[in-house]
Amino acid sequence: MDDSLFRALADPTRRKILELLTEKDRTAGEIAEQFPIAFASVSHHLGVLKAADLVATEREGQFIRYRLNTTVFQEVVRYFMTRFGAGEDGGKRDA
Amino acid sequence: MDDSLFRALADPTRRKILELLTEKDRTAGEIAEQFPIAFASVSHHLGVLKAADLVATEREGQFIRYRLNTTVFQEVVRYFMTRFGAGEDGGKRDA
DNA sequence: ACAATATTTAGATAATTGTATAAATGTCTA
DNA sequence: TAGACATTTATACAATTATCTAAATATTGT
Repeated sequence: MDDSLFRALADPTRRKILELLTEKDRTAGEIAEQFPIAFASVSHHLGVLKAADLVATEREGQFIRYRLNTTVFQEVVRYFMTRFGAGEDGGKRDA
Repeated sequence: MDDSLFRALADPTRRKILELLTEKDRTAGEIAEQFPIAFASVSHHLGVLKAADLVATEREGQFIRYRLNTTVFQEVVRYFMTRFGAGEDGGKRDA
């Protein structure tokens, strides 16, 4: 489990970005306009998320589209379940 | 999902502490001697973990015994599963 | 009450990180 | 090729954090 992954998740802006991307893929600009900070700052956060492999990018003309890399989230869940036994038994499904 | 939780998990020393505590409950001193840093520094990390409610403590005479708060790990797993759909379907059980 | 042990808290410092502005890069269209 | 737009990179700075040493607090046994 890479250190960069947890560091990436430690910032609330970055977690918010990830949540935005669960709704749909978005360009860097679409993401940036959701936050009160400078575009360059959001770009920096996107770089951190990408370095942690939490998101992937694809260029679309002038735009760069970001999407979640769901595989890594599965690894995070597995990390907690295997290391800490925190899973299905404990995590109630419908509560 | 509390911010302090993710910040607490972001440090590798703290994650190592948590993993030590999965084996068995340990006193602050037993934990501290596993690391090459000063006892006071480990104590600081323990404070961060406790503030995030990832561990709980109980005094035993001169000692203070730390144990995992497994409930919170279940919440972390649930966070990822609900927010990011990263769970059972994707996380292979036997691979 | 005192000394010894276990742990935390206080205060200082160095490293890391989030944010800003300005410059650079990449793409499109005229 | 020039100009406009989208995004990133460079650089600087302020805030946060990890670590240290020293002092403080808590408990036990003499």
